[in-house]
Amino acid sequence: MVLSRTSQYAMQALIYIATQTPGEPVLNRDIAEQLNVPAAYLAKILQNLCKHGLLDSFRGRLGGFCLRDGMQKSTVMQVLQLTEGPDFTKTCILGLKECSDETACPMHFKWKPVKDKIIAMMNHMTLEELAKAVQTGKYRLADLPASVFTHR
Amino acid sequence: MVLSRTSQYAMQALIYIATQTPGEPVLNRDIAEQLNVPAAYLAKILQNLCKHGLLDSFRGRLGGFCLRDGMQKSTVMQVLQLTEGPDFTKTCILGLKECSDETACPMHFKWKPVKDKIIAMMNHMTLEELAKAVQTGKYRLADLPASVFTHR
DNA sequence: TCCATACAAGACAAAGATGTCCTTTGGAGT
DNA sequence: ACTCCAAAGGACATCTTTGTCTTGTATGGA
Repeated sequence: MVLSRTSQYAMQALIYIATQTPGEPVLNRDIAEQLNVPAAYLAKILQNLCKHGLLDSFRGRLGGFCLRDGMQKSTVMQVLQLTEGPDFTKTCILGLKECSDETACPMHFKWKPVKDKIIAMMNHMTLEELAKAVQTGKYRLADLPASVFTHR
Repeated sequence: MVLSRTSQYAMQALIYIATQTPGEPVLNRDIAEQLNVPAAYLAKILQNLCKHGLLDSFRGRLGGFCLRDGMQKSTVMQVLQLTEGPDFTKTCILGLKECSDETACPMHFKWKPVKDKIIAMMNHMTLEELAKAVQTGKYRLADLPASVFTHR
């Protein structure tokens, strides 16, 4: 039902980067602070996204991370295949190693159309779209700071 | 996308028990063997299902586990709320603590209808139904034994 | 009463995910 | 060249999940 923290952080970070000026590197430190996420851990995740070609990284002054050219069009599915593994949509809901239309678990045919809806949604949503949604100000990428509640 | 092993084992075991003669206790050992699942671990899971009233357990000779009266009508949702936690359908896909129609993450309104489909499916499927599906012989509850492949 | 049996329960072990720390490497400006 | 700075990368710590083992407790039958 839920994604791993790693996937959640990756999605949040990518959307955040996509909201920033293209071509201007964004600091890991700034992303971590904005998203309220552990910086060192996030760094590993971004590193991995670089290796897979979604991001470019630059060291030293003026360093940071940018979306690689064209990657604003990346879909949620493409991101999650990197963070959750390429077959994350293909696993049986009951955990069977072999579960297909030919040899199925008892939930297979009820689960399949639902799964297809999930896949369709993930294939449809792009980083660009999600970033635009955030830029309208109607949607949040991170939790509200605790100060909102302690404020008096 | 995927359930915890604990949930998978719980579902498999419950469906298996539901395929057996009602009122006749089923041995943990037999369930574990049929499902090819670690027996000691499965025992803890069944114990937990007992505590939550889904199963009855009996010790000693003629002991084992039975579905408690009426629990053949339990839904997948009811089971998973025990094994995954009561709010497992309510968490934000991006991991935000607060994410509702009023204050949403950028995926919220695309994810929600899909999530509702998942919930509807889980609310609709019962152990009884799933057990009947298995009893037709068209569906499998566990992986095929390795011997199928090594056989010559 | 005694024994075999099967679940209950707690301690412990292994593995994976998550998170932290520190050193190294490379790039930009002086 | 030198100095900062930020990512790269490895070691390590912590937590959760999954899995194992051992002992206790209840039950039914000889």
